[in-house]
Amino acid sequence: MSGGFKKQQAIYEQIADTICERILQGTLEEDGKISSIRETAITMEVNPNTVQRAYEWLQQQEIIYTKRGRGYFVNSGAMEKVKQTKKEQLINEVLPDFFKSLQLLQITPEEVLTKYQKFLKGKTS
Amino acid sequence: MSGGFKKQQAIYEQIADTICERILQGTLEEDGKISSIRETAITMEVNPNTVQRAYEWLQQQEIIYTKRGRGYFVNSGAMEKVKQTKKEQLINEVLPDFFKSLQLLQITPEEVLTKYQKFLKGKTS
Amino acid sequence: MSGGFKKQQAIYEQIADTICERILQGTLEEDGKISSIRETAITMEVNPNTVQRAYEWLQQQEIIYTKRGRGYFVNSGAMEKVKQTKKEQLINEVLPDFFKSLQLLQITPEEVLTKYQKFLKGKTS
Amino acid sequence: MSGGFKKQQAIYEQIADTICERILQGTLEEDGKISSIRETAITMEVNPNTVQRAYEWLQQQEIIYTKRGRGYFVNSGAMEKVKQTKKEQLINEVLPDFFKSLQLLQITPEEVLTKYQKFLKGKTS
DNA sequence: GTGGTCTAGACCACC
DNA sequence: GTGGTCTAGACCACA
Repeated sequence: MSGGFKKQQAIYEQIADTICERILQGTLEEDGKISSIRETAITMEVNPNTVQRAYEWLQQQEIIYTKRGRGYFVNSGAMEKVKQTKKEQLINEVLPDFFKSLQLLQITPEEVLTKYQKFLKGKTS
Repeated sequence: MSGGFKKQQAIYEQIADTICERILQGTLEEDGKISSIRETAITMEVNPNTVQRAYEWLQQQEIIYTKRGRGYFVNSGAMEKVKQTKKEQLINEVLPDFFKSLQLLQITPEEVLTKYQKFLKGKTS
Repeated sequence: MSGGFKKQQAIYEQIADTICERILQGTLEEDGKISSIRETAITMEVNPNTVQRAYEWLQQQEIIYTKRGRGYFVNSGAMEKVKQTKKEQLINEVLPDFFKSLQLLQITPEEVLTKYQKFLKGKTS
Repeated sequence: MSGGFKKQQAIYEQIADTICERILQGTLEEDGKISSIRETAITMEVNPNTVQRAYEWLQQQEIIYTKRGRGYFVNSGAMEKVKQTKKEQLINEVLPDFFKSLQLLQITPEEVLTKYQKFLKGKTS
């Protein structure tokens, strides 16, 4: 039983995503230290092993690096790297679905553009 | 343990969504019969009760209706109803996230528009 | 076998009705908590799922609302809502049968009125 | 499990009720023959034993009588008898509930009277 | 503790 | 065959 349904995104991926977002936002600066595995585990109410896995993954992606005994740090160039990765992901995975929806729901790009300009104003004001 | 992370969408909601998509695509015509609870349960490898719940929800939304002993049928006007609902959902829930990403990744609307035109051509050709 | 006879009202509907009556009587106050699914299941000697279904139905009717992990609560305006619904039901379903009986049994409205005034006195005294 | 909920009225009682209604309506005349147990069983899609039980009960109430080998017949005075019985039942069982509802729903007797006059007109026209 | 969801399997009424 | 209801018991997320 329980057929071909969308599974929940793995928790370690969600943690990695959170880190990436903070790098993009500038909350985490390049070469800056990120919170320890133990800290993050407590803050996010998650098992330290899960955080460990997230950090490992980020390290493999060359987004962060580790100094033994000192902790994890944001790689120089991480922001650009993340931006590229996320951009590709958005273009290859998100956009097609998004476009498909626009088409099915008969929403014009103009309509969306208007919304976007309103969105930008809302953020500025 | 396991903090404030995204929950998996309920299976019965995913089933309901599938039906809605098929209505939008025209795969399910108005006043046409949709597959029985038991059939769907088997093809989707899910418990009949779960399908029942999905159909019940769709019925409450006035998207489908039931004839006892005969089955479930697509309501007339269902397509318009679904289109409206999904449109609102996209505008209120999907777009803000999408716009936030565009901003973070510094992608211009023009870039997206170009992709969309390519997408449309790809479908046409 | 067993022809076109009256079906038993579904248990979950009877539970919902009980809740509605208590709201009308003022036993359940607006914004007040109602007994939990499990509690009700035990006191009414019914499966929790059946109570769940009753509560879900009441929620869809906007008579009660839920706070996750805290319980179900009576909606503000529930009493008025219930009163309206029950009034319509009485007028459309109960009255015609009642009138038909009066006619068949040749009971005059005056006779009933007298009984009603006695009934009111009985309650007052 | 399954607590103190209203049970379905016994089928034999529903059959007896049907007979009574027909007597009241004049469909079944006094001293007239009523359809045989076997006939009724087929028409009502019910087991003959159930019909037998209904007829027995009506006989005990002195509403019908039996002539061996000929069938069941409506008793003279049956209409008056039924009328009395039903009247008492309506006054003792139905009216109190009905009055309770009127009170809870704050419906005035005048309102009901108006409805009744409309009901009578609807039947006459 | 709460509600929310799911599974497994049962019985009923309708067609 | 269909849908409609109910039971029994399980697991999850939230507080």
